[in-house]
Amino acid sequence: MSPESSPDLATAVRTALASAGLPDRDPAFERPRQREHGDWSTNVAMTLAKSVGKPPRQIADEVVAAMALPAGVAGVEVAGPGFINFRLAQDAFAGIVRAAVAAGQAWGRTDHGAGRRVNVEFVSANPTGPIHVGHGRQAALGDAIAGLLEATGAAVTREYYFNDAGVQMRKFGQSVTAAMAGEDPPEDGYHGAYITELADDLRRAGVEDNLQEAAYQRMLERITATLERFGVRFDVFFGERALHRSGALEEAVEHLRAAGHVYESEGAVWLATAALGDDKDRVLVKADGEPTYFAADCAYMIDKAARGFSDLVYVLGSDHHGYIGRMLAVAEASGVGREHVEIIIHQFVNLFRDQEAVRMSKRTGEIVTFDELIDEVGADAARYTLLRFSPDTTIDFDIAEVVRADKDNPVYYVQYSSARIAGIMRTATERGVEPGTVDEAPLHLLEHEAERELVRRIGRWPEVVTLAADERAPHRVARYAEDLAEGFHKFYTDCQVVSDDAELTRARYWLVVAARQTLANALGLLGVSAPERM
RNA sequence: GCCCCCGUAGCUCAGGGGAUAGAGCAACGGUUUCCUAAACCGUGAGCCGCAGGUUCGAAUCCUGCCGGGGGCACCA
Repeated sequence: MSPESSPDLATAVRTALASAGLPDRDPAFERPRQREHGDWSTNVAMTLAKSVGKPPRQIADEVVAAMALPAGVAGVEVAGPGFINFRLAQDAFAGIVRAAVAAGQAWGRTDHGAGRRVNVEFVSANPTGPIHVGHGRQAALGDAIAGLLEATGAAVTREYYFNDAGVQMRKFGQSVTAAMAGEDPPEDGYHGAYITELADDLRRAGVEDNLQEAAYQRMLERITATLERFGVRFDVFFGERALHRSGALEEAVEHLRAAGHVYESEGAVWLATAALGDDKDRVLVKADGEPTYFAADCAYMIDKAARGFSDLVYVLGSDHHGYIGRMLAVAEASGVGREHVEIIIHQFVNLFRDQEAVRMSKRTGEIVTFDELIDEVGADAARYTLLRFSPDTTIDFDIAEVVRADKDNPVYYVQYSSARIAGIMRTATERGVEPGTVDEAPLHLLEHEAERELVRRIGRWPEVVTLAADERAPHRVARYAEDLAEGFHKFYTDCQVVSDDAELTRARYWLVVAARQTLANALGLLGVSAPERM
């Protein structure tokens, strides 16, 4: 990997391989962990050692001897078992600052996903109750993944699928109806305090007809409002009922039958998914003639593909991991294509308060809703905490810990760097600094180790975006933001930006602008604000 | 029984086949006439769950085992 803002090391190495009479090879580059090892490193010599029959260090020496240093590279050396390490020249550092400033909001964006039309479906909680922290994780994750895909040039639609037909909706309607009549909900109905709240709402609004419909609309509004407050907005809310009404379910079954994957057994209609990698076959239409939820899933996938999406991404909780096999089977059976369907599974969130587990149960009503959680910890802290861990990690979310708005919480560490930058900008304005343009700025004056390290970290941003997008791993953005903030705080401690030295002030001013832009872009992808003051 | 995720410092977690495995918190010590000390600097702390395998090289890939969490429907 070698980002556009870096010198063309790959070509230099390949040319050197050729003139040293060594076999051609596309060299892999990496960022050395240790700073002494330079800015970029390649292991080509080691990978060639066996086939060439020479020790890796000797090969590395030959490559280096035959190499013409590309522009922007100050030095190259052989180290360790045979690494070839490159050190960037000062003008490369200036180039990074200029690139970041010039690109602005687009800094870090690429076009390697251009032309793709991606549907990202997430949250998709049924509107029979308020969403909880698990949905919150999915909201944060799905939105961030969507944003990352957009950063690769893809056109993304954020979609929310919900069940507005069927048994659960009926039970929900009955529960609210009972509450309005002052009665207890049915035994197998919904019980939480929100049901009586909802009933009160509807009574105040004078709703009398079609209570079930009104209740679920109201619930969906509440969920939407919660997500909105969390900074997550959907392009499409898709109700299952539309599939029933349009006849899409029957069409889907016939479509799959025509493709030769449907059979009947024991009075039911089955989809032969086992032959396509699923654990077992699945029922589409029950013996009583009712289509299953799975049939709707099939119709829905076909509908999405028909809407012109090239890629269908599903973000689901780990309890849905069993869906992977059947959904990919549907993708293949329906002709959508399994390579166009991607299922991202995330682990659960356990809620604690001072190390004590908070029980979440819709039945008992002892549920901490996501709304309440945001009330307590704030949208930024909640979102950041839910995003800084890998989707594969179970999160133990301790409310008391996250709400503690002190140094304990990394979100403040990152946001504080934003506030400090804003402070510098205010000072620069007050003292009448005239920064000129970044192109004229004397960036060669940025020689302090803290300055160079900050530039290095800024320069890594495009790689981070690409990697995070390709791995669907927003936590890499969060971890990077912490790294960048650290680089900034060290710079801030060591280097006074606004000083009597007008030239140095200009150079540092633009470095800070580059840092601010990078930080803003990273926090923007995470949906976390970059405050001007704290 | 089968499937998925996890196991790395006292705690919570990063770690894209590479070089001396990192960060935050917690503990201890230091830094402010100067753009916000929600910061910075320093100290201690590790058979990367265990055992094999692949590789020039494994925390990372493969297999098995142990431990923790979750899932298996003609429910939605």
